Amino acid sequence: MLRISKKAEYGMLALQRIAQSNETVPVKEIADMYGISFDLLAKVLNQLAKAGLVTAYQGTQGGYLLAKKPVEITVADILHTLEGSLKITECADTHSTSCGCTLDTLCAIKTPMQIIQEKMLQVFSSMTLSDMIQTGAAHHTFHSIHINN
Amino acid sequence: MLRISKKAEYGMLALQRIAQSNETVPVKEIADMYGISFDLLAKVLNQLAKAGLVTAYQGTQGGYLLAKKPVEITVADILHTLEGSLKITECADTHSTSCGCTLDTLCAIKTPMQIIQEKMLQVFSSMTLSDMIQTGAAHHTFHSIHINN
DNA sequence: TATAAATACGACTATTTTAGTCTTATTTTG
DNA sequence: CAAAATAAGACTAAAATAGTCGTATTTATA
Repeated sequence: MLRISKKAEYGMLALQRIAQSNETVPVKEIADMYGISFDLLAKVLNQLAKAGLVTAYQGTQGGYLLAKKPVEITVADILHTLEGSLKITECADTHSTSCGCTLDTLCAIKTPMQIIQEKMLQVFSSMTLSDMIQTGAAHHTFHSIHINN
Repeated sequence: MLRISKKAEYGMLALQRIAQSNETVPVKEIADMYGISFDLLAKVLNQLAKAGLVTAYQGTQGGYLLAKKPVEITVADILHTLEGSLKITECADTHSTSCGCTLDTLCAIKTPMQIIQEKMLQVFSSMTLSDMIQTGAAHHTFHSIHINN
């Protein structure tokens, strides 16, 4: 179905909220704001912290702050930390010579999948948290990417 | 994990094979060629036939033929018929005003997700079966797409 | 220094999606 | 009529995703 996971969705919502605050934002606040599972969101923020997108502060008055500027956080970063892998196919792993399929010399879709893989990564990398924060994002010009060849 | 399903993979492999034949190609041949489940592949080809990408011929000497020119069949077409939906998020459904989330007036990721959705569709639409057939696909220039704004 | 409000972590369960199998029916050529 | 195909749908198995729970740790502050 080629869907983005709830974890990734929640991560994006949370990062937006955190990006717009100067003070630490606790998980509970965001979970309540969206009516989302506290536990799951906590797990998500924890992963984002480990990935260095966000900084965690424990204890009373604790919570999360962005660890980077919104321009420096791309959708690709978020997906990469929360979806695990972004490979659309075993085949698409650029660095492996084999394919995963039984007959890998015959595997006819490796190269095309690699190309698509790469273009998708460009799409994900071209949008930053900063872009996402603009409410009228639809009318905003993102850092433009040119996909060719 | 944002992966393309096996059904879609099998569909692409099968279409490549069929595209390179003048005679009908039976499911069994392709299944054997790749060591793939006959039943699953049969289901896939059946779906592709219903979607009009391929024409089915029953009976002895039956099998499948392409229903369109390879240039007219895009990866987007294939994914669309075999993955069901290509929406990366509930949010990304361009035509619905609501979002699926509880607080949809607050939903902060709808517009960005729609934009990404659209760009991904462009990527999938820019590669055709014909492109995929070129073995040296990596060095081939596809119908170029320009992603901006 | 005790308490309360946070995050950290890992095990566990439930749900949904994907993958694969099996059976029966139908079509068509020879 | 027999054999080689597709058609269709029910069913099972496996894998990924989503969500829950319990316990530990950290830290500000009253």
